[in-house]
Amino acid sequence: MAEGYELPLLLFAGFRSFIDELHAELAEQGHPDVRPAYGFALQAVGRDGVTPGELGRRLGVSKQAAGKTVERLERLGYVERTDDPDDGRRKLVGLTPRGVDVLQRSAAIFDRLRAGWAERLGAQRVDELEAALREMVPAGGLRLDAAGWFGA
Amino acid sequence: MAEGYELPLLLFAGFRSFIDELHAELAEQGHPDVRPAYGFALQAVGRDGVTPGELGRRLGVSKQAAGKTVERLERLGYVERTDDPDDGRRKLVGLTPRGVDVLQRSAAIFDRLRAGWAERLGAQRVDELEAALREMVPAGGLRLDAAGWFGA
DNA sequence: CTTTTTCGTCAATCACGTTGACGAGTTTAC
DNA sequence: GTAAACTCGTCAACGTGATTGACGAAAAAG
Repeated sequence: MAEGYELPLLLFAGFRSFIDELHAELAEQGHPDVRPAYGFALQAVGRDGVTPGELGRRLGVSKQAAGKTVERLERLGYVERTDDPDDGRRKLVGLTPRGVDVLQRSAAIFDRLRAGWAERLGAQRVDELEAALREMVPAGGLRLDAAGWFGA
Repeated sequence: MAEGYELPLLLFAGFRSFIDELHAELAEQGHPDVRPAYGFALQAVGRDGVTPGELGRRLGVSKQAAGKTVERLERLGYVERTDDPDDGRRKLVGLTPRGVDVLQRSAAIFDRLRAGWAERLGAQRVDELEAALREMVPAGGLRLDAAGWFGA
Protein backbone atom coordinates (compact mmCIF):
# COMPACT_ATOMS: atom_id res chain seq x y z
CA MET A 1 0.00 0.00 0.00
CA ALA A 2 1.58 3.21 -1.15
CA GLU A 3 1.94 6.09 1.27
CA GLY A 4 -0.08 9.04 0.09
CA TYR A 5 2.71 11.54 0.53
CA GLU A 6 4.88 9.78 -2.00
CA LEU A 7 2.89 10.61 -5.13
CA PRO A 8 3.19 14.40 -4.88
CA LEU A 9 6.89 14.09 -4.14
CA LEU A 10 7.33 11.90 -7.19
CA LEU A 11 5.43 14.37 -9.33
CA PHE A 12 7.58 17.17 -8.08
CA ALA A 13 10.79 15.23 -8.49
CA GLY A 14 9.84 14.42 -12.06
CA PHE A 15 9.06 18.03 -12.84
CA ARG A 16 12.24 19.10 -11.19
CA SER A 17 14.41 16.70 -13.12
CA PHE A 18 12.95 18.08 -16.36
CA ILE A 19 13.63 21.64 -15.36
CA ASP A 20 17.11 20.91 -14.02
CA GLU A 21 18.13 19.14 -17.19
CA LEU A 22 16.60 21.82 -19.34
CA HIS A 23 18.64 24.52 -17.65
CA ALA A 24 21.81 22.50 -17.66
CA GLU A 25 21.44 22.14 -21.43
CA LEU A 26 20.48 25.76 -21.92
CA ALA A 27 23.57 26.80 -19.99
CA GLU A 28 25.70 24.75 -22.34
CA GLN A 29 23.99 26.27 -25.34
CA GLY A 30 24.79 29.85 -24.49
CA HIS A 31 22.03 30.68 -22.01
CA PRO A 32 23.65 30.25 -18.60
CA ASP A 33 21.64 32.94 -16.88
CA VAL A 34 18.10 31.78 -17.61
CA ARG A 35 16.43 30.72 -14.40
CA PRO A 36 13.35 28.54 -14.20
CA ALA A 37 11.14 31.48 -13.37
CA TYR A 38 12.45 33.37 -16.40
CA GLY A 39 11.51 30.54 -18.69
CA PHE A 40 7.92 30.76 -17.55
CA ALA A 41 7.93 34.50 -18.04
CA LEU A 42 9.43 34.26 -21.54
CA GLN A 43 6.85 31.66 -22.44
CA ALA A 44 4.15 34.01 -21.18
CA VAL A 45 5.55 36.84 -23.28
CA GLY A 46 5.34 34.70 -26.36
CA ARG A 47 6.19 35.63 -29.90
CA ASP A 48 3.43 38.20 -30.12
CA GLY A 49 4.52 40.24 -27.14
CA VAL A 50 2.46 41.55 -24.28
CA THR A 51 2.00 44.57 -22.09
CA PRO A 52 3.36 44.40 -18.55
CA GLY A 53 -0.17 44.30 -17.18
CA GLU A 54 -1.19 41.38 -19.36
CA LEU A 55 2.04 39.60 -18.46
CA GLY A 56 1.20 40.00 -14.80
CA ARG A 57 -2.22 38.51 -15.43
CA ARG A 58 -0.74 35.52 -17.22
CA LEU A 59 1.83 34.93 -14.53
CA GLY A 60 -0.61 35.48 -11.71
CA VAL A 61 1.32 38.34 -10.18
CA SER A 62 0.78 42.06 -9.83
CA LYS A 63 1.58 44.36 -12.71
CA GLN A 64 4.38 45.85 -10.62
CA ALA A 65 5.99 42.45 -10.14
CA ALA A 66 5.63 41.76 -13.85
CA GLY A 67 7.28 45.09 -14.56
CA LYS A 68 10.27 44.11 -12.46
CA THR A 69 10.51 40.78 -14.22
CA VAL A 70 10.51 42.57 -17.56
CA GLU A 71 13.29 44.81 -16.30
CA ARG A 72 15.45 41.81 -15.39
CA LEU A 73 14.75 40.07 -18.68
CA GLU A 74 15.53 43.28 -20.51
CA ARG A 75 18.86 43.63 -18.70
CA LEU A 76 19.71 40.06 -19.78
CA GLY A 77 18.79 40.82 -23.36
CA TYR A 78 15.79 38.50 -23.71
CA VAL A 79 13.04 41.07 -24.16
CA GLU A 80 12.75 44.69 -25.19
CA ARG A 81 10.22 47.37 -24.42
CA THR A 82 8.77 49.67 -27.03
CA ASP A 83 6.07 52.29 -26.87
CA ASP A 84 2.71 51.33 -28.26
CA PRO A 85 2.11 53.72 -31.17
CA ASP A 86 -1.65 53.44 -30.76
CA ASP A 87 -1.86 53.99 -27.03
CA GLY A 88 0.46 56.35 -25.23
CA ARG A 89 0.00 54.57 -21.92
CA ARG A 90 0.99 51.14 -23.11
CA LYS A 91 4.47 49.68 -23.41
CA LEU A 92 4.88 46.59 -25.54
CA VAL A 93 7.16 43.86 -24.27
CA GLY A 94 8.53 41.68 -27.07
CA LEU A 95 11.10 38.93 -27.36
CA THR A 96 14.50 39.82 -28.77
CA PRO A 97 16.14 37.35 -31.18
CA ARG A 98 17.93 36.01 -28.12
CA GLY A 99 14.59 35.52 -26.42
CA VAL A 100 13.22 33.66 -29.42
CA ASP A 101 16.35 31.55 -29.48
CA VAL A 102 15.99 30.42 -25.90
CA LEU A 103 12.36 29.44 -26.48
CA GLN A 104 13.23 27.45 -29.59
CA ARG A 105 16.06 25.69 -27.82
CA SER A 106 13.83 24.96 -24.83
CA ALA A 107 11.20 23.35 -27.04
CA ALA A 108 13.83 21.17 -28.70
CA ILE A 109 15.33 20.16 -25.36
CA PHE A 110 11.93 19.28 -23.91
CA ASP A 111 11.23 17.09 -26.92
CA ARG A 112 14.55 15.33 -26.43
CA LEU A 113 13.93 14.84 -22.72
CA ARG A 114 10.52 13.38 -23.37
CA ALA A 115 12.06 11.05 -25.92
CA GLY A 116 14.50 9.96 -23.22
CA TRP A 117 11.58 9.04 -20.99
CA ALA A 118 9.97 7.13 -23.84
CA GLU A 119 13.20 5.26 -24.36
CA ARG A 120 13.44 4.14 -20.77
CA LEU A 121 9.78 3.57 -20.02
CA GLY A 122 8.45 2.76 -23.43
CA ALA A 123 6.39 5.15 -25.47
CA GLN A 124 3.13 3.70 -24.29
CA ARG A 125 3.83 4.16 -20.61
CA VAL A 126 4.73 7.80 -21.19
CA ASP A 127 1.51 8.27 -23.11
CA GLU A 128 -0.42 6.68 -20.27
CA LEU A 129 1.38 8.84 -17.76
CA GLU A 130 0.37 11.96 -19.64
CA ALA A 131 -3.16 10.71 -20.13
CA ALA A 132 -3.62 10.01 -16.44
CA LEU A 133 -2.28 13.41 -15.46
CA ARG A 134 -4.48 15.15 -18.02
CA GLU A 135 -7.49 13.52 -16.43
CA MET A 136 -6.57 14.66 -12.96
CA VAL A 137 -5.37 18.15 -13.71
CA PRO A 138 -8.10 20.76 -14.00
CA ALA A 139 -8.60 21.99 -17.53
CA GLY A 140 -6.95 25.37 -17.06
CA GLY A 141 -4.26 23.64 -15.06
CA LEU A 142 -1.35 24.39 -17.34
CA ARG A 143 -0.86 27.77 -15.83
CA LEU A 144 2.36 29.68 -16.01
CA ASP A 145 2.13 31.31 -12.61
CA ALA A 146 4.49 28.87 -11.01
CA ALA A 147 7.09 31.28 -9.72
CA GLY A 148 6.49 32.51 -6.26
CA TRP A 149 3.57 30.19 -5.83
CA PHE A 150 5.48 27.98 -3.48
CA GLY A 151 6.21 30.61 -0.94
CA ALA A 152 2.75 32.13 -1.29
CA MET B 1 2.59 13.27 -31.14
CA ALA B 2 2.81 14.93 -27.77
CA GLU B 3 4.73 18.14 -27.38
CA GLY B 4 7.66 17.69 -25.06
CA TYR B 5 6.89 20.72 -22.96
CA GLU B 6 3.55 19.33 -21.87
CA LEU B 7 4.82 16.54 -19.65
CA PRO B 8 6.71 18.70 -17.18
CA LEU B 9 3.77 21.08 -16.96
CA LEU B 10 1.46 18.18 -16.23
CA LEU B 11 3.79 16.89 -13.55
CA PHE B 12 3.93 20.30 -11.97
CA ALA B 13 0.18 20.81 -12.21
CA GLY B 14 -0.38 17.46 -10.52
CA PHE B 15 2.02 18.28 -7.73
CA ARG B 16 0.47 21.66 -7.36
CA SER B 17 -3.06 20.35 -7.12
CA PHE B 18 -1.95 18.04 -4.31
CA ILE B 19 -0.29 20.83 -2.41
CA ASP B 20 -3.11 23.29 -2.95
CA GLU B 21 -5.71 20.84 -1.73
CA LEU B 22 -3.55 19.85 1.21
CA HIS B 23 -3.27 23.41 2.39
CA ALA B 24 -6.92 24.17 1.81
CA GLU B 25 -7.76 21.23 4.07
CA LEU B 26 -5.15 22.13 6.64
CA ALA B 27 -6.55 25.64 6.78
CA GLU B 28 -9.97 24.21 7.54
CA GLN B 29 -8.52 21.98 10.22
CA GLY B 30 -6.98 24.74 12.27
CA HIS B 31 -3.71 25.32 10.43
CA PRO B 32 -4.39 28.30 8.19
CA ASP B 33 -0.88 29.69 8.31
CA VAL B 34 1.14 26.69 7.17
CA ARG B 35 2.68 27.41 3.80
CA PRO B 36 4.02 24.79 1.44
CA ALA B 37 7.59 25.59 2.33
CA TYR B 38 6.81 25.18 6.03
CA GLY B 39 5.45 21.72 5.44
CA PHE B 40 8.72 20.65 3.91
CA ALA B 41 10.63 22.15 6.79
CA LEU B 42 8.44 20.48 9.42
CA GLN B 43 8.87 17.18 7.64
CA ALA B 44 12.62 17.73 7.69
CA VAL B 45 12.54 18.46 11.41
CA GLY B 46 10.77 15.19 12.05
CA ARG B 47 9.74 13.72 15.35
CA ASP B 48 13.31 13.32 16.55
CA GLY B 49 14.25 16.95 16.13
CA VAL B 50 17.33 18.41 14.54
CA THR B 51 19.88 21.15 14.96
CA PRO B 52 19.55 24.19 12.72
CA GLY B 53 22.68 23.17 10.85
CA GLU B 54 21.38 19.71 10.11
CA LEU B 55 18.03 21.16 9.08
CA GLY B 56 19.81 23.39 6.61
CA ARG B 57 21.61 20.38 5.19
CA ARG B 58 18.35 18.48 4.76
CA LEU B 59 16.63 21.42 3.14
CA GLY B 60 19.59 22.29 0.98
CA VAL B 61 19.95 25.80 2.33
CA SER B 62 22.49 27.60 4.49
CA LYS B 63 22.40 27.20 8.23
CA GLN B 64 21.46 30.87 8.49
CA ALA B 65 18.44 30.38 6.25
CA ALA B 66 17.46 27.32 8.27
CA GLY B 67 17.78 29.38 11.42
CA LYS B 68 15.38 31.95 10.04
CA THR B 69 12.92 29.24 9.04
CA VAL B 70 13.07 27.88 12.58
CA GLU B 71 12.38 31.34 13.88
CA ARG B 72 9.24 31.64 11.75
CA LEU B 73 8.04 28.18 12.71
CA GLU B 74 8.71 28.96 16.34
CA ARG B 75 6.70 32.17 16.14
CA LEU B 76 3.81 30.14 14.68
CA GLY B 77 4.08 27.58 17.45
CA TYR B 78 5.13 24.58 15.38
CA VAL B 79 8.61 24.03 16.75
CA GLU B 80 10.56 24.92 19.85
CA ARG B 81 14.23 25.40 20.50
CA THR B 82 16.03 23.96 23.48
CA ASP B 83 19.68 23.88 24.48
CA ASP B 84 21.53 20.65 23.93
CA PRO B 85 22.61 19.51 27.40
CA ASP B 86 25.60 17.66 25.97
CA ASP B 87 26.97 20.39 23.73
CA GLY B 88 26.75 24.02 24.68
CA ARG B 89 26.96 25.17 21.09
CA ARG B 90 24.01 23.16 19.83
CA LYS B 91 20.36 24.11 19.93
CA LEU B 92 17.82 21.34 19.40
CA VAL B 93 14.81 22.10 17.27
CA GLY B 94 11.84 19.88 18.06
CA LEU B 95 8.21 19.73 17.02
CA THR B 96 5.62 21.06 19.44
CA PRO B 97 2.36 19.11 19.83
CA ARG B 98 0.95 21.51 17.25
CA GLY B 99 3.78 20.60 14.91
CA VAL B 100 3.12 16.91 15.38
CA ASP B 101 -0.55 17.54 14.76
CA VAL B 102 0.01 19.23 11.43
CA LEU B 103 2.22 16.38 10.26
CA GLN B 104 -0.34 13.77 11.26
CA ARG B 105 -3.12 15.66 9.55
CA SER B 106 -0.99 16.12 6.44
CA ALA B 107 -0.32 12.41 6.21
CA ALA B 108 -4.02 11.65 6.52
CA ILE B 109 -4.95 14.24 3.90
CA PHE B 110 -2.34 12.93 1.46
CA ASP B 111 -3.73 9.44 1.87
CA ARG B 112 -7.22 10.72 1.17
CA LEU B 113 -6.08 12.67 -1.87
CA ARG B 114 -4.31 9.64 -3.28
CA ALA B 115 -7.45 7.61 -2.70
CA GLY B 116 -9.32 10.23 -4.71
CA TRP B 117 -6.94 9.71 -7.61
CA ALA B 118 -7.40 5.98 -7.34
CA GLU B 119 -11.13 6.45 -7.44
CA ARG B 120 -11.05 8.47 -10.62
CA LEU B 121 -8.24 6.71 -12.45
CA GLY B 122 -8.48 3.28 -10.97
CA ALA B 123 -6.02 1.92 -8.46
CA GLN B 124 -3.92 0.25 -11.08
CA ARG B 125 -3.32 3.35 -13.13
CA VAL B 126 -2.18 5.23 -10.03
CA ASP B 127 0.17 2.40 -9.18
CA GLU B 128 1.54 2.50 -12.70
CA LEU B 129 1.92 6.25 -12.51
CA GLU B 130 3.96 5.95 -9.35
CA ALA B 131 5.98 3.08 -10.73
CA ALA B 132 6.88 5.01 -13.87
CA LEU B 133 7.91 8.05 -11.89
CA ARG B 134 9.97 5.97 -9.50
CA GLU B 135 11.89 4.61 -12.45
CA MET B 136 12.64 8.02 -13.85
CA VAL B 137 13.40 9.88 -10.65
CA PRO B 138 16.94 9.50 -9.36
CA ALA B 139 17.13 7.42 -6.20
CA GLY B 140 17.77 10.30 -3.84
CA GLY B 141 15.16 12.26 -5.70
CA LEU B 142 12.69 12.65 -2.88
CA ARG B 143 14.55 15.57 -1.49
CA LEU B 144 13.00 18.14 0.77
CA ASP B 145 14.94 21.10 -0.57
CA ALA B 146 12.11 22.28 -2.75
CA ALA B 147 11.64 25.75 -1.36
CA GLY B 148 13.68 28.39 -3.04
CA TRP B 149 14.85 25.95 -5.65
CA PHE B 150 12.72 27.53 -8.30
CA GLY B 151 14.11 31.00 -8.04
CA ALA B 152 17.64 29.72 -7.55
C1' DC C 1 -15.21 69.15 -21.57
C1' DT C 2 -15.15 66.81 -17.44
C1' DT C 3 -15.09 62.53 -15.07
C1' DT C 4 -13.72 57.83 -14.81
C1' DT C 5 -10.91 54.20 -15.97
C1' DT C 6 -6.64 52.11 -17.40
C1' DC C 7 -1.69 51.89 -17.82
C1' DG C 8 3.04 51.88 -16.25
C1' DT C 9 5.98 53.22 -12.71
C1' DC C 10 7.82 54.88 -8.07
C1' DA C 11 8.21 53.99 -3.16
C1' DA C 12 7.96 51.42 0.93
C1' DT C 13 7.58 46.97 2.84
C1' DC C 14 7.85 41.93 3.51
C1' DA C 15 9.47 37.00 2.84
C1' DC C 16 13.27 34.33 2.12
C1' DG C 17 17.48 33.38 0.38
C1' DT C 18 22.72 34.54 0.19
C1' DT C 19 27.86 35.51 2.11
C1' DG C 20 30.91 37.16 5.66
C1' DA C 21 32.11 37.77 10.43
C1' DC C 22 32.11 36.57 15.10
C1' DG C 23 31.77 34.81 20.02
C1' DA C 24 31.18 30.75 22.47
C1' DG C 25 31.98 25.85 23.11
C1' DT C 26 34.36 21.47 21.71
C1' DT C 27 38.00 18.83 19.84
C1' DT C 28 42.65 18.06 18.43
C1' DA C 29 47.62 18.45 18.79
C1' DC C 30 51.56 19.18 21.08
C1' DG D 1 47.06 21.24 30.24
C1' DT D 2 46.91 24.52 27.24
C1' DA D 3 47.03 26.57 22.49
C1' DA D 4 45.31 26.00 18.02
C1' DA D 5 41.75 24.50 15.04
C1' DC D 6 37.30 23.47 14.12
C1' DT D 7 32.06 23.58 14.68
C1' DC D 8 27.81 25.76 16.09
C1' DG D 9 24.35 29.32 16.06
C1' DT D 10 23.58 34.02 15.33
C1' DC D 11 24.14 38.98 13.68
C1' DA D 12 24.56 42.11 9.89
C1' DA D 13 24.36 43.52 5.18
C1' DC D 14 22.60 42.60 0.96
C1' DG D 15 19.95 40.61 -3.37
C1' DT D 16 15.77 38.97 -5.40
C1' DG D 17 11.07 38.71 -6.11
C1' DA D 18 6.79 39.39 -4.38
C1' DT D 19 3.18 42.80 -2.11
C1' DT D 20 0.16 47.28 -1.53
C1' DG D 21 -0.58 52.20 -2.10
C1' DA D 22 -0.09 56.41 -4.69
C1' DC D 23 0.34 59.04 -8.76
C1' DG D 24 0.84 61.23 -13.50
C1' DA D 25 -0.29 60.50 -18.18
C1' DA D 26 -3.36 58.86 -21.68
C1' DA D 27 -7.75 56.95 -23.26
C1' DA D 28 -12.70 56.23 -22.78
C1' DA D 29 -17.22 57.48 -21.16
C1' DG D 30 -20.59 60.70 -19.69
